[in-house]
Amino acid sequence: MSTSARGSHTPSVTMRDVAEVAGVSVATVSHVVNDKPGARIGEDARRRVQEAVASLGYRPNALAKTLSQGTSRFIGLVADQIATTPFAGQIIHGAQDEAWKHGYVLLVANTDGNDEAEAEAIAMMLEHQVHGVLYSTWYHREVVVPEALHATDTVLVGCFAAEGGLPAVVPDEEQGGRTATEELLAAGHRRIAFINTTTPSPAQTGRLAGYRSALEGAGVEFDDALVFPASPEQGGGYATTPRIVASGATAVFCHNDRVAMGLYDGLREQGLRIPEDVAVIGFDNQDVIAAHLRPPLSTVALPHYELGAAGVRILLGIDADTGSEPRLIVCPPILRQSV
Amino acid sequence: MSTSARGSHTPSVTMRDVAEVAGVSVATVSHVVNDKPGARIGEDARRRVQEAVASLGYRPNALAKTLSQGTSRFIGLVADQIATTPFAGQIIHGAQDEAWKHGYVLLVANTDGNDEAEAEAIAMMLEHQVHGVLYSTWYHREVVVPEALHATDTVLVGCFAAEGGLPAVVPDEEQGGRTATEELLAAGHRRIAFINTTTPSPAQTGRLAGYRSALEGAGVEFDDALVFPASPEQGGGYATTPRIVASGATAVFCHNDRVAMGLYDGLREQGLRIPEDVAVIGFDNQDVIAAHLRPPLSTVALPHYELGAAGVRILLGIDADTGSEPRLIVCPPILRQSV
DNA sequence: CTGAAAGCGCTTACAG
DNA sequence: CTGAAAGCGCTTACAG
Repeated sequence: MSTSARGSHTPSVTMRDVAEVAGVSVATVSHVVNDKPGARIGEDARRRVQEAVASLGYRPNALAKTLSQGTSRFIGLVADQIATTPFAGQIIHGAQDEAWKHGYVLLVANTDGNDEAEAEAIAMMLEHQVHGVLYSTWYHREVVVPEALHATDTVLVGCFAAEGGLPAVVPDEEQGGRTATEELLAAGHRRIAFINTTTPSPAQTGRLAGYRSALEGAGVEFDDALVFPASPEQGGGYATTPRIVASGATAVFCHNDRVAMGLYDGLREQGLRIPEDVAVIGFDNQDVIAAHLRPPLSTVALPHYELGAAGVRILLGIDADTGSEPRLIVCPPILRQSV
Repeated sequence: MSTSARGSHTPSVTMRDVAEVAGVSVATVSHVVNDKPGARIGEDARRRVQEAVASLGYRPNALAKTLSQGTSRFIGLVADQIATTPFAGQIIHGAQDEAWKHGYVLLVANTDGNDEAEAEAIAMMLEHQVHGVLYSTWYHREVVVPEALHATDTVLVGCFAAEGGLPAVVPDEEQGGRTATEELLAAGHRRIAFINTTTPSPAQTGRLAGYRSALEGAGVEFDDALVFPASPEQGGGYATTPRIVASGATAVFCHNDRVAMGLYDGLREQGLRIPEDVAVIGFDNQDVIAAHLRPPLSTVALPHYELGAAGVRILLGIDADTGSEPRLIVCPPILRQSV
């Protein structure tokens, strides 16, 4: 009984076919297939329809349904970089799961930061009658929202608009910085260095603010000499090591996991052990790095999955949009063995 | 002039609206909008339509078009893990770019390896009349293809089916292993160790075969004592270091970058320098690791982007499907500084 | 409880 | 060169 011709070439069975086999009208088929609450359908007719559906292998055409209902089940996700970072995958994943949960489907487009590709992507989404779009960036920053997006509901994920006006959801950098520092404090450290990025960004200011606030909360005086600017790379962490060691810090909060990776190398060269001689905590939770360093790195996670999920919740009106301020998503600590 | 009400709530302008404004029929509008080759449209009518389109901001409804044409522009991508690995993002990226190039749009679904989610995902794709689906796994392995997939064209990406029958595209593990080994050979090494995974897989057998074939090609006798089984993790590489050193190997080919990462740690502890004392090459090109190790790791890349792109090319019939054997995608060497 | 009919926005022969 | 009309697969008042 195997009709093994490839599906797209097989004429598909329609509601009309089901109606004929079941001996009812298409309206009736529609009602039972969609289990419409208002509709009273006789037990008998209902059963015949169900049998016909099963025997014919009927599958509703979602596109036709959308057309006649005037309301689509698509959510668009336009991302500047699906590729370059492991993170973007998590955003997609979170958005997809949440969309799915509510009967929506994700349409994804990558723009590579190219304006033309972006315009095309948005046009394509609008032509597909998306319910709305998630505009996402892979690192937390300010963006200028493309004009075309004003033609549909849009929420910003991992970024925020200069002019405001659009709902946005971003990681809570300050809370993250505070959490990281508090972990160090809780382990008994008082002289805590902070290797901060030299790149101006919400991460730069937010994490620093969190660091200061945690210190203050613990009654430890902030010492400007303990914050070290460095490029947010392995090399930055490595290069900063001598000064860290000279500072007498017993613990260091690194702007991100790559910096921590460099610090590991530097510390090891000095014969210093982690965490016995100096404790270190990172930020980002870049899995491949953090989990595989020796010892495994304690860090604070960027909540990419949650960002994607929260984005669709706001888009669908499930979560209230937070007005002109972006909604902040907490960055949870991931404790391993470096503190 | 800003109609700033959100788009989805704004009744959209249809072809009929354009027709009215331009003073022509919808058929004419359709012809000019789609630039139909067969249709002779007067210069004047064409201009009026174009003006109306512009002034009304008309945007074709892709769903309606699909319905009436009976042919959709969707390609489904069902992945077992969008999230867990940085790699999956690249597959999506490659598939999306290639699909786009041919006027197709990507519908993505993540199954987390859950059969129920998978069935739902496939059903959803079929209901959306996808042209076909890409079924992808994040590491190279054999899969059993879900029954539902037989209802549409499908190509396997990064995996292959036991029963065969479905077109597949996978990384060329053997060529990759050969390439890695050849890099070491070219640097003058003769005593080359291979830390292979203990996990049975195409990667395990393929990379080993490539290693042997490169050795043979260089007239170096294969020495069983130089292949070390290890768990494909940082820990595996680290634990193997003493035996590597004892073997007198001057170069080592690691099953993957994480293993190389562990080997780095082990070598460093022994006071050995890379590549001066021992050269190392990895596999996978896990960017966060490979590019940030000290020294940066030479490796062989898994061609995820290409896998995704090749998958859609086969699906669309642009590339011929390779029959019962999977199409092999080359794994290119990425040279950094560890050889 | 069930069906006939109009409509969703487009395309496509077919006339003229 | 251009338009009237049927049709794509479904939904939804409205009758009965």
